[in-house]
Amino acid sequence: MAAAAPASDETRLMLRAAQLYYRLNLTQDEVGRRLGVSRFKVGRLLERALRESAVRIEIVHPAARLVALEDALVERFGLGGAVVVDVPATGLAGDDEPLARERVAAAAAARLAGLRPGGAIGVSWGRTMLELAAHLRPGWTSATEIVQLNGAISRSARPTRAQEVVERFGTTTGAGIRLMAAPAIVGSAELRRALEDDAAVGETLAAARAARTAVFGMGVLGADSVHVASGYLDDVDVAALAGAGAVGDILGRFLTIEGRIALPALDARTVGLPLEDLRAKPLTVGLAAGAGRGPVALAALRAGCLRELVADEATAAWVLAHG
Amino acid sequence: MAAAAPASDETRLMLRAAQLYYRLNLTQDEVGRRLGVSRFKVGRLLERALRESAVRIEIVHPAARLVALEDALVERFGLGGAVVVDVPATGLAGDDEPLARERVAAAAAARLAGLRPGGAIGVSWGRTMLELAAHLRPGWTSATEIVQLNGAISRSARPTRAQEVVERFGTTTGAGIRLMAAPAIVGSAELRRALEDDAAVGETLAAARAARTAVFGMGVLGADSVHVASGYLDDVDVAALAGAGAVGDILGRFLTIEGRIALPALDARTVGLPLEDLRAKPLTVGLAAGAGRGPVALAALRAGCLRELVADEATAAWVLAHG
DNA sequence: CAACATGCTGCACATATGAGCATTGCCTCC
DNA sequence: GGAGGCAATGCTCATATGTGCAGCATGTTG
Repeated sequence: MAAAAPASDETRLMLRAAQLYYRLNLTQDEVGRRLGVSRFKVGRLLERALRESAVRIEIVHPAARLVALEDALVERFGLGGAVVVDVPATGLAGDDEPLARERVAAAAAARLAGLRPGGAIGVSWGRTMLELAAHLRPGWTSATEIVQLNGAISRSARPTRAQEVVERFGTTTGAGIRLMAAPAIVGSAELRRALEDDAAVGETLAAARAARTAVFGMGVLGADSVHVASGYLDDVDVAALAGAGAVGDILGRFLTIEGRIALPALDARTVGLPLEDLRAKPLTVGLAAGAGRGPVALAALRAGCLRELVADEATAAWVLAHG
Repeated sequence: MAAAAPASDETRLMLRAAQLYYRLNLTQDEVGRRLGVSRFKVGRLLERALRESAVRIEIVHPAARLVALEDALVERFGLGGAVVVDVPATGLAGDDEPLARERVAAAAAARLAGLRPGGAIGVSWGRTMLELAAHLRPGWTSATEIVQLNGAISRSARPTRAQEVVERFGTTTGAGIRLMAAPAIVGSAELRRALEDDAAVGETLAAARAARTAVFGMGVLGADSVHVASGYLDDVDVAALAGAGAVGDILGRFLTIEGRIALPALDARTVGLPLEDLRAKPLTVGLAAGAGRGPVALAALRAGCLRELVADEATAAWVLAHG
């Protein structure tokens, strides 16, 4: 009797059908005619080919992995949307961060233009937000007011340029602006309360609470943190935060990787929109750019503070790997 | 201004659509709903993805390359069908030929059973044909008569076993048999004519001419040729054939790679069905197994003597590369 | 500024495909 | 030899997809 064929007739028929259907783009009916079988059989052969992975369909576009990360983020964390950008390596060690910020900021500007949030928009400050502000195109949306979400008056030699962020948002939309005339973090909870009772700060805070949209960056806890550089945090605070498991901040509020306030005592000294108010907003857009932002992005996601995330590929991959 | 995005929004949309459609198997309508575009646009995005090769569909089954070779042979040479088998390497140098013969013979037996030729079937002889005969299953078709197509009486110590081939064809189909009682090649054209005028040979030849189906193997010109081993050809003949560019034979008739009779004088001494009668048959099945069969297979194809080809992968690839 | 070219969109309609089901033929186990 | 699965086939009908075309927006040129 005949030796067992390496590939049965049925399998060959399947492969031939796959060739005709997928390569030559014949209809199942035409394939059937040419192979002398019914179109139903062709359909079943193709189904089998797919099931047995004799035919592989893959998406090979270089940007596909980014899109896959976006989808995974949206799926995993129930987001409204996510944008993941790739950052061409500069080749210079450790110098990819400015480029990542630039890419993420540009993508965020485009995303915001697509979302076209109306009414009042709350914004934070920081390097990434400054870059975002620089990428906004005039008329990108028709917001009525831009509100600073957290305290920003620098007390160090190095200014935060927080005001520039708000101004640029305002000039590109034709909206009025509202600054938060207070430091990001003050010496005591009592002082914070006193500031918030002051009309200038209090009214901005109320407006921040009322804004339906918030846009903010994420900071890492470390030597190059803007809060350290701006003099809001001293070595004792940083050590305490590190001890409490803080990984970074949003709106000046430091979170553990679980998404909880790391040091409630410090949080009580922080001027600006509280996390629960941020969580309540229908649209919150967070930007995470640069190595090391993974943990704080994950914290913000777990805290429920993000509806939209714009991040570089490394950050997105880290979040998905660890979240 | 925003830096040129690495992938435009439209491209991302395309990739997202491709992901949803090809990976998650959503319908175009569902993809459209989820992406906020019409199903028509989804269709066009997918079309573009295919056109720009952002999505690659490949047939990865190990036997797919064989099927591709078959299709290419059919296409290139206008065949009715082709079967290409793969031959697992034995690991023993130079010893793959018996295995190749076995595989090709088994495949040819299956193919013949699929074709179910009726009426009279003409057959040649040789090692591959003997193997084929051994693989025929009883009742594989309902032929009425099996006719030997060319002379086969051995004049050397080593028998050709040509009769076994015809007998096995006969017993598996219940058909009567008709042998050609003559040597394959005789000393002169006159003797050949005289033999053909003899009733025994002449009637078989007439039957061979009348048969609608012919099945034959292909021989290579060389030291291990059956014609040399069987004593039909001497060194002078072999040298003359080589000088005339002969690459091998079908039905004892030697061809150049262009598919023409290599030595008309020798052909006139060859007893059996002439090539033009073979060419005229509606169904001709040729078997080519083993290294070095490429040239003669190509010659037979160019001679117009093949409607169906059964070959091993190496032979098929050689033919396609050189034809 | 009009007039035209161009490309993108969504529609109606024709075609292609998939799902469920009845039928067939085949094999097994009495 | 016959009854009962069991897988494979082809059918009908609902759904999904492709095609040609008209409408609309945008940009371009005289």
